[in-house]
Amino acid sequence: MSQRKIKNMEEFAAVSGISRPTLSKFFNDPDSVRRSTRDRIEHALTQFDYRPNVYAVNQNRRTTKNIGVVLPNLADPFFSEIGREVELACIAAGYSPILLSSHGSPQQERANLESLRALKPAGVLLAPFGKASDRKDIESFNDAVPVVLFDANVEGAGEAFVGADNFQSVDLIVEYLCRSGQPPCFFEMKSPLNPNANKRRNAYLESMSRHGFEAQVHQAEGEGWHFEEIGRSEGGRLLKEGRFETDTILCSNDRLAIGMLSAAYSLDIRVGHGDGCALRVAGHDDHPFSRFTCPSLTTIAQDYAAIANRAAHTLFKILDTEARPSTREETLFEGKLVMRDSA
Amino acid sequence: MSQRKIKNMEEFAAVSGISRPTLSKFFNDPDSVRRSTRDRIEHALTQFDYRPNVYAVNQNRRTTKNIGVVLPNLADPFFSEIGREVELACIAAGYSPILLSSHGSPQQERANLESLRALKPAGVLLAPFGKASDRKDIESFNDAVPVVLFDANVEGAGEAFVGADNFQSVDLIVEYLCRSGQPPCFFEMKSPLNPNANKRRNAYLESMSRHGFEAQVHQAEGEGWHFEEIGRSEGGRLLKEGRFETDTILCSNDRLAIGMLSAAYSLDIRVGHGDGCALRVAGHDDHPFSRFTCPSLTTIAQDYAAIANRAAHTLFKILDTEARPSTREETLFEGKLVMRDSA
DNA sequence: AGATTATATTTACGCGCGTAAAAAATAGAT
DNA sequence: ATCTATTTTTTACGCGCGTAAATATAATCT
Repeated sequence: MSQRKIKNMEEFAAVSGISRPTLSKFFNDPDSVRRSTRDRIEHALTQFDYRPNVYAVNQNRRTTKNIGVVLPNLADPFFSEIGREVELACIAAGYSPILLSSHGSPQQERANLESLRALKPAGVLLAPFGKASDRKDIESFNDAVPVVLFDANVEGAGEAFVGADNFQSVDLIVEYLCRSGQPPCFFEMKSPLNPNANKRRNAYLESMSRHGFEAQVHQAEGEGWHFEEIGRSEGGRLLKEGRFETDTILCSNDRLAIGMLSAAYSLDIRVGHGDGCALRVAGHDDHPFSRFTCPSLTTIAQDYAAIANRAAHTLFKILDTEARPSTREETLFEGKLVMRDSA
Repeated sequence: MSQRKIKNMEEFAAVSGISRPTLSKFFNDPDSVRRSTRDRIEHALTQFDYRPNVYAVNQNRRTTKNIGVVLPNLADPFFSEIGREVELACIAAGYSPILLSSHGSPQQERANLESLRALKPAGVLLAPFGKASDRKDIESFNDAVPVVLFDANVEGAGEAFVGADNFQSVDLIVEYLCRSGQPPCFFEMKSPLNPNANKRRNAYLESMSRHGFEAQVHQAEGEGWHFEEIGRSEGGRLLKEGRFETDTILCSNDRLAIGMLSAAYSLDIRVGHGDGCALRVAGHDDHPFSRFTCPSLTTIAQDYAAIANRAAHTLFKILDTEARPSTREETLFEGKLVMRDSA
C-alpha cells in the first residue's frame, strides 16, 4: 500500500499523472470525474499515501462537511445512545460529526455553540435543554448555520424539531396502568430542566381525566442531573410517609424510576404486578438500564434510532437544497409500551 | 459588544491599530506581547467581532492545539465520566479536546486514529481496548503523534500509561470479603476484551492463595459489550444450577455484578450481608449506577478524576518539553473500598 | 539625556488547496 | 472520419494566517 508519503496535492498530481484541479474535483466528489480517471486516481491512492489537508480544504470552502452534534449530557446513557445514532447517520451521509456534550450545564451549551461557530459547520443537530437553553443564542446561531433540534423542543427555534410524542406515549402507559390495576399517580421533579417533563405531566393530567380518574402529581425537590438520587431520596420519603394515594406510580422518566425502585427495595416494599406486590412503578424512555432494575422496569420505549435518523436527514435535506424550509416542521415519533415486571 | 463583523486579521489590524504580526503573536499567546498592547487588543476585541479562522491557523502551524481523546465506548457511563474529566483537563490547559468513541468496536478504534491523523493533533489520549486493539496501528500512530494510554494498557505502546492498580484494589476487596464472611469466588467473562479483566483474575488468584483459601473462577460465555445481559443470563444459570461453591461472588466489574443482582432478584435470592441474606455480590469500578442497584453494590471505586488528570498532564508535559520521554512510565492509582449493602 | 534592550511595524513570502478561464484532449454520435 | 459535448489540463489568482528579516518605536536603566 502506502509506499511513499506525499506532501501535498501538487506532488500527488505529479506521481499520479492527474492534474491538480481534477484531483481537487475528485476529492470533493468522486462522481464528478469520469469513471476512468476516477479509477486511475483510486489506483494511485493505493500506491501512495496521500490525503488532502483538512485545514487547507476547509479554509477555502464556503461551508465545511462538518456537522455539530450538541447533547445535553453524555453521561446519561439515553443521550449517548441517541448521539451515537446521529453520529452514524452523519458518517453514512459523508459528513464529519463533531460531538459536543454540554455536561448538564446550559452555560456549556452556549459555549459549545460558540466554539462550533469557529468550525464553520454545515449544520448542527442540537438536543437543547429546553427552556433552560438560551433561546436567543440558539436563534442567533441559527441565523448563521442551519440547526435541527431533537429530543427537546424550544418553540420556534431551529429549522425543525424531531422528538417523541409524549402525549401518545404517556396516554399509552396510563391506559395500561388503569386497565391493569389502580390508576397511577405521577412522580416528577419540581423544577424540571426538560420541556418533555412538562409535556408528560400535562399528558398524564389529560389522560387521567379522559379515563375518569383523579390525577395526583408528586413533585420532588432537587436540582441538577442526579435524577436517580432525587428519585430515591424524595421517593423514599414519600413512600415512608405514606403519601401516595395509590399503589401505582408513573415516573416522569426511567432515571427517577430507578431511584424509586431503589428506595422501595430499601424499605422492603415488594414492587411488581404479581401476588404479594405492594407497589407498581413505571417509567418512561426505556433507559438502557431499565431492563436490569429489580424488578425490571415497565416503561415506554422511545425509538432512538428513528428520532436520530429523522433529525439527521431533515438537516441533510436542508443542506442539499441549500434553502431553509419555509415552515418549521415538528415530527413526533410514537413510543411503545414495554411491559416488564415492575408494573 | 460585537459592533461590526470583521472578516480577517488584516481588517482587525486596521480597526484596532495593531499590526497583523503582533495580532498573530497575541492570538498564539496573549502573554507574548506587552501588557499595554495586550490591553489594547483585548479592548478592541470587545468592540469588534473577530476571531481567527481556525482552519487558516492550523494550516500554518506545524502542530495544532487539538488533543484527540479516544474512548472504547461512550455508551458505558464509566467511560463517559472519565472522558469528561479528560476533556476538562484539556480545556483547562488551553487545548481543544476532540472526543471520539469507538463504540465497542476495535475496528472503529483504528478508524478513529485514522481520522485523527488528518486533524494533526498535538497529542492523543487513548483508552484502548487492550489486546483487541491493533498494537501496530497504535505504534505507527504514535510515531507521528505523542500518545498517552489510560485505563487499559497495551504493553510498550504509547509514551506512558495511567490506570488503576488492579492488584491492590482486588486484594483490598478480597481481603474484606474473606474477613467478613465466606471467601469469594470470581465471576468474569470467558473472553474479556479488556486487559484489566485478566489482571483482576490474576490478582484474585494471588490474593486468595495469600489468604490461604481455594480460588474458584467462573467464566461466562458471551461476547461483546452487553455485560449486564451476560451477567444476568450466565449468572442466573449458575445460581439456578447451584454451581457456586460459596455464598460470595466477586464480579470482575460492576456491570457484570448488576446483571448478577438482576438474576438473583428474579430467583428470589436475597443478596446482602445482613440476616436472611443468602448471597453476597461485589463488583469493581464504582459504576455510576452501582449505588442504585438492589441492594446497592459493594465495590471498588477507581479514582476517575486522578487517572484522567494524570493521563492528561503526562501528555501536556510531553508537549511542553517537545521531547518524548526516554522511559515509558506506568502510573497506577489505588482503588478504594466502597462498602454498600450487597456484600 | 543617551545608551541599551525589549517590543512593535513594515514588508514580503509561503502554506495547501479551491476555483475560474481558456486551451487541449477525449469520448460518443453521426 | 468528422462534429459535438464532455472532461481534463494549463495557468493563475486568492483564501487567512504563520513567520522571517529589517526597521522603527517604546520602555528601562544609568
